[in-house]
Amino acid sequence: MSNMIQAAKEQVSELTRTAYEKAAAAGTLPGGLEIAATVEIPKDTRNGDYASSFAMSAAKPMKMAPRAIAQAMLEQLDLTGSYFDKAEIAGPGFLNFALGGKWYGDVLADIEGEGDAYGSIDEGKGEKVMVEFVSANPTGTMTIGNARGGILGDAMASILKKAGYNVWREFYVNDAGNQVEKFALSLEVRYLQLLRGENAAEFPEDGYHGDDIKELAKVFYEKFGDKYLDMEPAQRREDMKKFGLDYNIGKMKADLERYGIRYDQWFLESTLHESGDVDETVQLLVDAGYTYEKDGALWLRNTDFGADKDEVLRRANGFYTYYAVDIAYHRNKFLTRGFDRVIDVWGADHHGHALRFAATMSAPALGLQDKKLDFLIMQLVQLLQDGKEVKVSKRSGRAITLSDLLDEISVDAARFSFNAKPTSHLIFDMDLAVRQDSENPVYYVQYAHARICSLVANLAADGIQVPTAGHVDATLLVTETERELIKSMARLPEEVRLSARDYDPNRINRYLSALAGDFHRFYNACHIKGEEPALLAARLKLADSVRSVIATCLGLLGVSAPIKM
RNA sequence: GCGCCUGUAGCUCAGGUGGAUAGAGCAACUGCCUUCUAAGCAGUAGGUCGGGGGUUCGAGUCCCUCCAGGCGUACCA
Repeated sequence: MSNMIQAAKEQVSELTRTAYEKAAAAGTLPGGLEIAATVEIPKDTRNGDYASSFAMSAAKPMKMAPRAIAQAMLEQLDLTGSYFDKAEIAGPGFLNFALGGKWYGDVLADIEGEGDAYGSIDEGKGEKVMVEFVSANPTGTMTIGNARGGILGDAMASILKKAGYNVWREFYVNDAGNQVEKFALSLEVRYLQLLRGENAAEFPEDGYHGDDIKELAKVFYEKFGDKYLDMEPAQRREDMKKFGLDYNIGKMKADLERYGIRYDQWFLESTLHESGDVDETVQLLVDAGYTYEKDGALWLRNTDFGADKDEVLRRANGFYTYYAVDIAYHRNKFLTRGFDRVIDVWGADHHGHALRFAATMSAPALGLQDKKLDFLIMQLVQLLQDGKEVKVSKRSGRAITLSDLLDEISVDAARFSFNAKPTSHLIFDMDLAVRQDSENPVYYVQYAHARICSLVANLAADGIQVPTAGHVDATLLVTETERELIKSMARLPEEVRLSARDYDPNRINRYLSALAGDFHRFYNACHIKGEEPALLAARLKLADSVRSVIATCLGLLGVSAPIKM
């Protein structure tokens, strides 16, 4: 586990610090000052590979011109044995450092040594973290929004694991409560209508109108026939509920598996009711004096904890609200199962809930004040069809489902393009998706991988194998495209760290696109086959390292790395 | 009304702790396949960083304010 970028940065800090101390000792600079300088990577490589702002930060305390300070430091700078073979003063007083061959060789050796684990860091230190995502209602099929949540959550989980966290993927199944009763009722009516005609029973206004319920009723009928026609309604609904939930949950599992998404646990809400966790949690809130009764309902005084409104915990009809259950659920996550951190991936239509729930978390009696609950809020997916926006609604039954999406585009394309930055409004144009194939960025990345595989196979056919890093002279890799490529590969550990820190899995997409671009440029600029053996070996090693890094990153996103295209 | 998110090239977006001439991809235009995959490369064009103030050596980045869009503000989840 190493980070060659970090190593180089630290070396620049050390070199400048030492140079300053020497200059102070020599009397060319005022001594004894603590200078807070930054080391950065200049946008333009003409400004070196690394730049220190030391002289500029020191200008004020030293009461000297930045360039004069830089000059005094440069005179004392000793690059012997370092990663750098050149340093110079530029612009307003930057000290610019240029990397030498040793650093490039070390990066290649690093990638070889770590293999698939390359890019792994220990930022998480084994912290136990749960990523809860999708958690769609089992009352219907999953929408395109669930596709985004699934892809985003799964990629985030993989990245967190790469960053050193102990990751747990969870799907919360709302298999209890109000909406499940409505689901059972809707199913029952469809069943009766199926057997006795449309007018046999009136469909509830607030029921689930989608065709999927009709289909489900048909499936139920095919299995049980008219056996349930004259059954006692309460029992009938109960059995239908169980059947419908099992069926839909199985379908959700299958749909998500098509995307390569698997969970460690499908957590059933009903278990929280059965175990008494919900009763206990609500009682806890009552005992702590956080509640009051109004209009026959039990309310949580959430405004006391900074929320903009109070919440109903138990309805007048006796049912607990999702809110009460959610509190019990999070106590289960943190207190019963001992997660250090929980990340809930939610759509933007839940951000109000996220805010209010954060307030509830601070209520002392719950014992969750110091627990880390984070929300990964993603913007909603806008669906375009015939150039017009399609409003999706589960209730009305108008929705493009998650599995429909895969009928239009490949898993790879879906996983890459739906792993967009969470804060961006994702516009999905159905008409475009069909012909999106050749212009989708995922192919640009996969093509780089396939190209390298083909190249390696070609050379292998000529009896030339990819050399080990120890047999490669990296000082031969001196052109711009070769060095940029190595620098890009060296960035992965840092990209993983930032991606995990910011909960921004799309950072890996951007990284991959950039890396693939660096490779394609290298490939066009540099020949491999037919070059002098030493140069051929170095470039082949370079290309094969890129192949490995691309495959690793595509794996993080759940996208395949094809050998041939 | 109040709250959260967003606003950078025609489109989709990069631009960590403020740094050098604001960058990619797509679309447009011009070139490059008798040697490793042209799903590629090179180049051209495209910008009042939503508007206006402020902070300082320096602001796309920080602060204030206004404007526009999405979402929320249920005894739905």
